[in-house]
Amino acid sequence: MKDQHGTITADDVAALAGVSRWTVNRAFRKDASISAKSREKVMKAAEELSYVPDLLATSLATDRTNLVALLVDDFANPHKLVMMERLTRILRKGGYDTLLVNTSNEEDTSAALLNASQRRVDAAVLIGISFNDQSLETALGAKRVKKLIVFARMSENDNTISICCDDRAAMATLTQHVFSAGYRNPLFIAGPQTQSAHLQRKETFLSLWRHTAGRRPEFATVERYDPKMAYDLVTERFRDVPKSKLPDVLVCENDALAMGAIDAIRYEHGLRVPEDIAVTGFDDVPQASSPHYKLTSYRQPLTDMANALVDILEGKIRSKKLNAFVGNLVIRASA
Amino acid sequence: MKDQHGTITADDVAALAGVSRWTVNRAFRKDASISAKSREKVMKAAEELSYVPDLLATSLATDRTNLVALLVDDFANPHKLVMMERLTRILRKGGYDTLLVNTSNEEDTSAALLNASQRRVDAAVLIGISFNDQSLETALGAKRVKKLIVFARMSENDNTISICCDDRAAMATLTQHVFSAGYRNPLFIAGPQTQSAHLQRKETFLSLWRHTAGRRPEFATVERYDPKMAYDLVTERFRDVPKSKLPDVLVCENDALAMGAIDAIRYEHGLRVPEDIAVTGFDDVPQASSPHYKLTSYRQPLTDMANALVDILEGKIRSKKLNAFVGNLVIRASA
DNA sequence: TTGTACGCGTTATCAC
DNA sequence: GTGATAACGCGTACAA
Repeated sequence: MKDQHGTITADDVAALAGVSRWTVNRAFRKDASISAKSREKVMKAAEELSYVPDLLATSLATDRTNLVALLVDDFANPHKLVMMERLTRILRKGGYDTLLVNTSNEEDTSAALLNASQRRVDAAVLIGISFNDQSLETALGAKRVKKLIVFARMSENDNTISICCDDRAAMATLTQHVFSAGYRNPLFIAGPQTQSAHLQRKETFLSLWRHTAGRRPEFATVERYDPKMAYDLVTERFRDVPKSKLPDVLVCENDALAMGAIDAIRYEHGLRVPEDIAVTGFDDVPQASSPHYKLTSYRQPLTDMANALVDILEGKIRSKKLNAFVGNLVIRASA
Repeated sequence: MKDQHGTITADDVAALAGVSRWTVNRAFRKDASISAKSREKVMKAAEELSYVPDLLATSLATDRTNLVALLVDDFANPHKLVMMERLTRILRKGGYDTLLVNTSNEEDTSAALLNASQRRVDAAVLIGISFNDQSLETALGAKRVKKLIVFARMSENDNTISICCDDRAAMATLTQHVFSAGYRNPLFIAGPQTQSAHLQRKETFLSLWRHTAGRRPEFATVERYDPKMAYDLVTERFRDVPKSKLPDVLVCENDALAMGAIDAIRYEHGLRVPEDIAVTGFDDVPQASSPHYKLTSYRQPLTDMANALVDILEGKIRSKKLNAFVGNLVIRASA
């Protein structure tokens, strides 16, 4: 009659199997030293009672939750969906569950973060950009977040591990493609550039292009990685600009921006992509392959990156290679 | 020196504040009876040690986790992103954290579900379709998932609470609009129709249209709510069909399908939307408003629905109104 | 208002 | 290989 909450515990199984609670426990650990006979008895009893070990109690006793907080601040970018799918799937394969923390509302961010940390997550993974460093300090300050990982983005915070692809290599490939295709007057469209966890694509492209074409290209930035922002930017910036003065290619920091840019080129300015203005993106989101966008983009090796994340969680840190993942350019009709 | 793991516990705070552990505890509960002076002392000490109550231990002691599992099986639909954002935000406001469970991989589904249940989630919320009923039984079978909630979809499983909008009312509005706009030869494009948790849009539309126009329209189904599926369907189905035999409007079960359909109409068949074939969707995803799609769609009151979810979790069940949420038709250029 | 047993379900560690 | 003690950090119930 131990189960006051209707919960079946190891004690119940032990009683039914005629062994001690600790033997029941051993039966559920693959490495434990236990006789095959005992294990069988236990498993049979467990099956009968449909017992499963309680992860809450386990976590409390081991100080390991197998829980990872995923911090997402930007739900306007379809790539987030892709990353979330990949990460949850691979984390699960590695034995981890995922706590989804929505940090898009500044107001709730620290509360959400704190809450996650109070659950003793084994790590917090950042999939976004606009984290004020203060929030991070809060999370780390409580010493409850054991690891802070920035995913798909560089971080300059020393308390942070970042897993991302080599922006330099990626942009080199992209630049090479754009230049080879004959474009000579690019405009780079970037997202916010003020965070300590950021992308290096803009700086890299500017410098690479200068090296290649001998001229430093222009760039423009928007406040968020939202297609609508890019749409408005392109709409405004190209208004009343004579066609000869327009860039011949828009190199966008990611697909979200690229898609907004394409729509503006077509629907606001009545121009063609790529004939009048070409466009490139980054991430290769599912929509990029639609016949409407046919977006030339760069695909990050998300699976490898997610696996690296699991390795980090397991403590098999191959430290230095983590910022050097290499993806591949997906060439479509947009550039 | 209690903190073997480097963790600060209530005992530490108690020692510093010169009170008992239980007084520390009370200071953190807003309803507790404690003197203002004691509370102040405690809070000061807590601040100094940067102590926060451990939710793991709390959950274990109270049998309440304030944790909700969000089961998602379909990451190809951008509406999932919208729902996830809304739900996580509002759940957090209600004091709940969200466990994101990816059930898109059949193989891992039961494992993920089991794992979530082992964490004693207060509820599991389904945001998807292809849950085999067996998985659900597994989750409920362990008696660890206290509540099983189907969100934005009807459920015929009695052990389930479903929160969704009134498909009948919604489709009535939509039907009315389509008919009024002069369309007379619709084709309904639906997703999979075999699950016990499903949408009633197809049946409703067919019957409503029959009532209105006197003829039962045709319909077609695809295996998943993936734009690509709709794209292929429309591509194949309309191939070599004389223009006069084509439907004049495609009523799609959701925006994901509608967007795929629009692309196929334009890029495979070279037809115009809405002049040659009009299209309607459902969900009003962000992309629906892009100048490319200008999709006429129906927006569900997600915020209200999410709030209802919180109410259910809190036990304030207003039981019967839960399937009768009413949204609004967003009329754009596509139909 | 404040302090004391005892329990939540598990695991680490040591004895047998 | 198996059983027992202590501990994980907190909440409930009751006594002071």
